[in-house]
Amino acid sequence: MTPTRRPTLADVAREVGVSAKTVSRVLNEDGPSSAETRRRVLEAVDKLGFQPNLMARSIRTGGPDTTVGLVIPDVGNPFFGAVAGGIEDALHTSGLTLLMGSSDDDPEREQALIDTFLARRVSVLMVAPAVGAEHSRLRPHRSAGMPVVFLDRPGTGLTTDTVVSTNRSGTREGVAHLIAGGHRRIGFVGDTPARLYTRRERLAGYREALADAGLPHDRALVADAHDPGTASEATARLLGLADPPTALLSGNNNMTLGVLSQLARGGRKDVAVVAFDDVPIASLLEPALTVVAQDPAAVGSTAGAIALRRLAGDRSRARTVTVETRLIRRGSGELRPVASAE
Amino acid sequence: MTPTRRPTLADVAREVGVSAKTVSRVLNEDGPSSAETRRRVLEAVDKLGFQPNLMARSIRTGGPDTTVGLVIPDVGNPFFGAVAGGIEDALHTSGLTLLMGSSDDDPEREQALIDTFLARRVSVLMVAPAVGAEHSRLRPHRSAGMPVVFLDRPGTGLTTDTVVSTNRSGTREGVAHLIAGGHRRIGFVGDTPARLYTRRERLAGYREALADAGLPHDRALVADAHDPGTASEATARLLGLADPPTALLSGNNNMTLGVLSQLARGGRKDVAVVAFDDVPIASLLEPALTVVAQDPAAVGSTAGAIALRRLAGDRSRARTVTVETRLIRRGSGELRPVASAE
DNA sequence: TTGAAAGCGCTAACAT
DNA sequence: ATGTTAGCGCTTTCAA
Repeated sequence: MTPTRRPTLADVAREVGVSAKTVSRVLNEDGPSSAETRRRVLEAVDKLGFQPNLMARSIRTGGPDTTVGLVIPDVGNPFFGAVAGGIEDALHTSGLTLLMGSSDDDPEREQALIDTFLARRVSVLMVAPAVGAEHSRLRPHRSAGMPVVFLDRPGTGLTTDTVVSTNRSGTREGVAHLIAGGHRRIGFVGDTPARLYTRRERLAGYREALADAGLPHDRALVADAHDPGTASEATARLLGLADPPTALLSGNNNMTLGVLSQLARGGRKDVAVVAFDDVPIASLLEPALTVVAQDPAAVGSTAGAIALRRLAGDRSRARTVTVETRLIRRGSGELRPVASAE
Repeated sequence: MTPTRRPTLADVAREVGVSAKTVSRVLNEDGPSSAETRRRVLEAVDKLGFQPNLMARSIRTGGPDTTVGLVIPDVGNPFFGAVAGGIEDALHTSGLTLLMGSSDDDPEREQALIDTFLARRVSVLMVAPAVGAEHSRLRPHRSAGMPVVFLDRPGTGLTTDTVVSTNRSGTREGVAHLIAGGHRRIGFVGDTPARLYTRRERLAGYREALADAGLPHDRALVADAHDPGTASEATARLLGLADPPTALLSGNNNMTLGVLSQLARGGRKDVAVVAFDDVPIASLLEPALTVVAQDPAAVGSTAGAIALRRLAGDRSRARTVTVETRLIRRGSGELRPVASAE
């Protein structure tokens, strides 16, 4: 069975015995058309299984596509899933469709995806940048009227609207919470280098909290990891120090997984934990997990709203919007430090 | 500042002083071109920030796009994120780009997304169908050579390649595990109607396991829910029965969240649980959660491989591939039933 | 090695 | 209410 050619406007027109333009009119509810014609056209469309070629239309109208392109580093991460959901909510009434692709945090794949979207003339481009990516190539497109929004992390080489969480102050609050509980040696398990920006900000918040309390900053208490496994190792290392931390701040949900696994393995219910980023069953853990929760849906909907304003003609200068994090006290952050060498 | 028009092939050609065709040749490495010409063309491309309009190209070449369209019910669900990751892995070397959109399990949004993809002439369409969706409209496109693959759930009105988990036998194994532990009254908390197919299959597996063991099927032990909140309520209701279950089978990860919350709230560590679908920190719960794990990455990569074979010309008849689930015993399923009315 | 003309499927602009 | 012509940005075909 040889593949059948897909029907075109002309095919439908021929079937009905009218001109292509008439079919076009019916389908787009453009000019007037008699009820009879409309009926017959729609019938033929149905019969032939005609799907208008939107690419041909776009080319002719010159206007942008009705899609919004989103590039995220990792589809598997629920954080970005929730961000995408927020964007869709914001776009819902506008008739725009969100299309997304995953860069796997690789600058080249990110660039390829961006090119794919640009080549398809998306009406908006949203990017959660991969580490090391460069975005100055987007400048002409932005000038051509395509809104560009960075999410979760700022872009590089392009000044445009950006939506990020309050990484710094959120972490600061989380660490302050631990300090208020009497902890003086607090470990930081952050990711690297995969998410340089968020890590940097969160680490800065950690340091600020220590400084606020007049506590020394001991670099030995700052550990790097890039997935749950290495986060586990890092945790083990921290707890094995001569003067170990009595509390830990984990830098994101993957780190949290590793940190908690290691604590469970060691039966260390005495170590307080505050996690950056909420996890679904945090409240079911024992002790329940205290978190600095981000609001990914709000990040997404904020970005969506900004994009719609830009499309509506807003030409004001680029802004960076921060979405508030929220400390949720569930228990793991309230553990008191156990007797330590005084 | 008025938006600047995006540069076209002709603009580049004018800039260099050659014909459009020459630029096209250089960019597509089509015919021959002198090194000098190539250099100057690439320079101009860079200078003008030219991005070829892929829609115009597609229109002329008539061939399909280099993208694969994926429609999933819920971006926020890590299961589908992992499926998407698996697809990307399979596609990685083929030069195809995965674009996805979320239907929110709404047949209309699903249809709109499918239309969006069809109108853009994706080379492959993959769909995890929303409940109540109908897919016979895809038939002509499949005939026109576009592979269509259903994921996680079969489609309706179209016979085509389908990749699903072993929902039935997996659940059967999970329930058998509980029965082997001595449980005779086992509750089932399933979702409805959002995912009719998977629910039906899993419920069937539950019944089969009961029948295998010669246990009666008590409809009072089967509860419906559609999110964690209602799953909690359903759990409370089951446990409040005169002759309550001593073990529960939760039908998917959202149900699991509700079931476990309710058990935690009631301090019911005596109720055994087996969950369909793994959750990230299952091993950190107390008791650690026994699950029937799906392999979403394998679902995705299998679908990707099938699609590539179809694109390569495989015209064999449509197949349904099942991806094995795996019972992971972590503890919650090994709890022995406590003294019950004998 | 390069160019000119035609045409992909569709719609804007102007008929009729 | 409907049709004709031209042209969007690109590539195919055929010449040069």
